[in-house]
Amino acid sequence: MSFDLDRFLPYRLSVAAARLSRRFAALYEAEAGLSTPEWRVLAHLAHSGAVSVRDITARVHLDKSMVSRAASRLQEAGLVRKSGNAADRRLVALELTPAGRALMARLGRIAEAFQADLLAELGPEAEALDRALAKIDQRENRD
Amino acid sequence: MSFDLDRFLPYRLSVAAARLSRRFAALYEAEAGLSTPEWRVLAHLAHSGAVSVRDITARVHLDKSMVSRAASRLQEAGLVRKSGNAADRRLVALELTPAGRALMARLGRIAEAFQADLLAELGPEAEALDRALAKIDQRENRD
DNA sequence: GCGGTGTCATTGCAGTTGCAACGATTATGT
DNA sequence: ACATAATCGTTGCAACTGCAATGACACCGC
Repeated sequence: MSFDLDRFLPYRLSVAAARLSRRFAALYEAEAGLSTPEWRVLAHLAHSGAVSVRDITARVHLDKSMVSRAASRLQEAGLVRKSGNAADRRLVALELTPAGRALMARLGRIAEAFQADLLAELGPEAEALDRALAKIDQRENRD
Repeated sequence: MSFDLDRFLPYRLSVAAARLSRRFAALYEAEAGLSTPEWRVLAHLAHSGAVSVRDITARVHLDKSMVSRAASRLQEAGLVRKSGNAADRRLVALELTPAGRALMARLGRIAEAFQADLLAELGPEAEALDRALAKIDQRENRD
């Protein structure tokens, strides 16, 4: 009876995150047929104008190959525009099309509702969870 | 500028969990060459005697195919024993071998140290994180 | 200017994952 | 008692992931 997995934080965090993500993924899958990498790229683009693959990779915790492929799929779907950067031609400039913006408006509302629901459920712990995640993030980033 | 992914809890939880898990995974990979499913199965077996694949599947948030394969690999490595159940011959009885118990003793200490470190870093938020995860777990389980 | 080094995005590839199908066994209803 | 349905663990398979290699381009020192 030495080690109890159910009291091990990294494990519990993983499980909670996986379940929550899966439940939310069902929503954007139903609404727009998006995969998780696609959702993340789209969501990030909604918040920050035209941006390179590398910028997204750095912020969204996704391998650059995944960002690249997600961006291609989003382009095929007409949600994202990929254009070259004039100043540095290695870079790609990603940005939402009007259709992409329209979709993100809908998805944004869905996400907000999902989050509001979650926050209500968490109640007073929500603030602390926020701070704890910030600390973990900060810790994992110093390398 | 409506939706900010960096303020979206499911996303932040995912990222934090992924980073933490990866850092810890490096430890048991180095110590014993285990994959994540293998680690989870082993850790669960350490805490609960002889048990079927289904039991682990239910508790450890892993598909039964993964539990099955992980158990097979652990058996090949001599860490786990797989025997049939007399009462219900569909079931398999999984339990640690002495070598498995010895390994888990070492890994348990490593895990405790990892967790202690994390808790120290989190400070007062640790309690609240614990409660928040419990609530999420509870919510995701009612279906 | 030019060679070497570094960075960017894409692609190939092997390993892993999740789902569905399967054979074996047990439970259920009548 | 028997047929049907449900459950268990394994396996096949397609999709996804992460890493490494590649090719295009930019920066740096000289």
